[in-house]
Amino acid sequence: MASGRSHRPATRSRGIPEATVARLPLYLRALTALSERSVPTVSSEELAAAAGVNSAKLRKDFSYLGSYGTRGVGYDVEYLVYQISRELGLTQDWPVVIVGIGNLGAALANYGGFASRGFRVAALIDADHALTGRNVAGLPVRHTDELEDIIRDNQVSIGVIATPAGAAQEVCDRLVAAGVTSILNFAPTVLSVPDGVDVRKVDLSIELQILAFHEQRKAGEDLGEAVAAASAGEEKGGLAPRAKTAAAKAAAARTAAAKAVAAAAGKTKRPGPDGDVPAVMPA
Amino acid sequence: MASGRSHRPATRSRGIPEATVARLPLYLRALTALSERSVPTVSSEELAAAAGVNSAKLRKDFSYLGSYGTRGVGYDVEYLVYQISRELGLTQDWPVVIVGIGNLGAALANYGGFASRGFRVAALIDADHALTGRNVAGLPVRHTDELEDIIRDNQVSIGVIATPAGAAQEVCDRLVAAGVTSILNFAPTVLSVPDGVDVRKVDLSIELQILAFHEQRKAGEDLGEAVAAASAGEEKGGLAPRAKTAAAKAAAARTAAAKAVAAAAGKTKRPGPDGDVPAVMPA
DNA sequence: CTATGTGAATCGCTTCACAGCA
DNA sequence: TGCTGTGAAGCGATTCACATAG
Repeated sequence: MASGRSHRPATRSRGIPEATVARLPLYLRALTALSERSVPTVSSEELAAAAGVNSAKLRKDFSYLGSYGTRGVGYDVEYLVYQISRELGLTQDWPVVIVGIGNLGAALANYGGFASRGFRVAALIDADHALTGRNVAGLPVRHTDELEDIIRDNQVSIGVIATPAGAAQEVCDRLVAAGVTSILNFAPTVLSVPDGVDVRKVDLSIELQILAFHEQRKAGEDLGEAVAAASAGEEKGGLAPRAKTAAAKAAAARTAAAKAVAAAAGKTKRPGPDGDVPAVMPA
Repeated sequence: MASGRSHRPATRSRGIPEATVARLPLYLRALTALSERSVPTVSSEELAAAAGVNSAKLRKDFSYLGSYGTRGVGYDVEYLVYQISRELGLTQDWPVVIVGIGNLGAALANYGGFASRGFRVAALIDADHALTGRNVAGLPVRHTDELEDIIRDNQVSIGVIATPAGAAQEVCDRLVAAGVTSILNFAPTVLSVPDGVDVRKVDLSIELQILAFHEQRKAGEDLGEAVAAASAGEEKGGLAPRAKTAAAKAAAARTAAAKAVAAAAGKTKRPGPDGDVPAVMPA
């Protein structure tokens, strides 16, 4: 039943809001960069800019961790790096396994960002005997048969699934059964896991689809929208063929460029099944 | 200034909530699976389960698109597939470029999920002359010098950045200057883009860090928390060395297993700089 | 006088519960 | 009767604005 990113829906211990937790790594990265440049302190304003958020949010976020700043001055970079690292659990060493050593799995194995933040790739696992024994990113690929032993021997609690969609749930079940309680899922499937197991999902095609939605908004409305409007009014059952006109629309729209977009957004209507709905949000 | 996922903060045309947009691809995937099994209709309950959300949310989401269901019956699978596809802009063909053909870029180029949903990889681009000319996923890798020409010739409006962090902003600037208005960024950096350009970010190490946070919660509190509590009480400046004890904690905690987690969460306190903070949020 | 830390206002999303339609 | 569609309540996150501390 528990799946997706539902984090202990009822009993949130006392905690840091989930939205804040999701931003801590961002702050940490910005702080690490400052630290490397030997910058001693930052203001919330500067750090917020570096992390890509606004300063009020950043201050509120930090307030959940404690009062780590100095009024009139700012935050001590080194101190904050340590506090955030500790809060995120990065002062510890987390062994992870990557299951599914295809293109993506290999990319993950080679990804430097893991090792640099307390994550250690304990093993690479694949079901393909042609792969097992080979070296990827300096580690031997081991066979799925060994999965349970690997988890136990290395006391792995975090697993990364980079298998095809079809294999993901079974791999997930085995990981969980062997003791893994956090899963990062790259396979395009909804995983179901027991309570107490966290799943985070990274889905490349979903991200692109979200972009396409916004892109369509930018490009479409004032140009080729007759097409969409017409098909929207259709009776059920009449499925329109794929349009193939995006490039033309996009090109035309692109000429208008960035600034025009904001202006256009205001006078724009969405074609809906109900015909024309006036904009609800006044500018 | 505009960066991260801030989508037209003020002027939201009339629209579908962002949270809903982010779920549409999920529904679409579930529906596509049903369609392939020739299932004619689904109830909100069934579809919600397949997509990993609850049915109220799903119905509310669909209500933003229009009234596509039939009371007492459910939703017509084919019809809904089409409507969602159209809403997301997937009835069009979106040429994308991938910049940075390292491990990750290659993985993306090979990723089937792109092609299957209206996205066409128009070109692979890399700065490394050793790579250019080579074939990856059936496409020749082209040099960064050609970037602007490629964007224009193929009328590309969506770009994927899979370069090292250091190169990302410059690539981004060039993409935007050449006409790209949506960017999917895999590089661990905050990109700044002009208004009207959408950026979505996928950060592997951030996802892992979020998992680590929750993992630490599960494992830590009742076991080795003395360590964290002690160091939290320290004066500024005393940076504790990396702990390396995660595995031991995790192992011990894991024995207690999933069910214990929920129970433990209730009686747990966060160690803070101010010592002990009582739970602010009453259960 | 500057920049943090935080109550209070606001916003948007989720959930509830039921009216309305097939 | 069964399931959708949706006002209204609830809840968490963001933003505002200022008291507070250095």
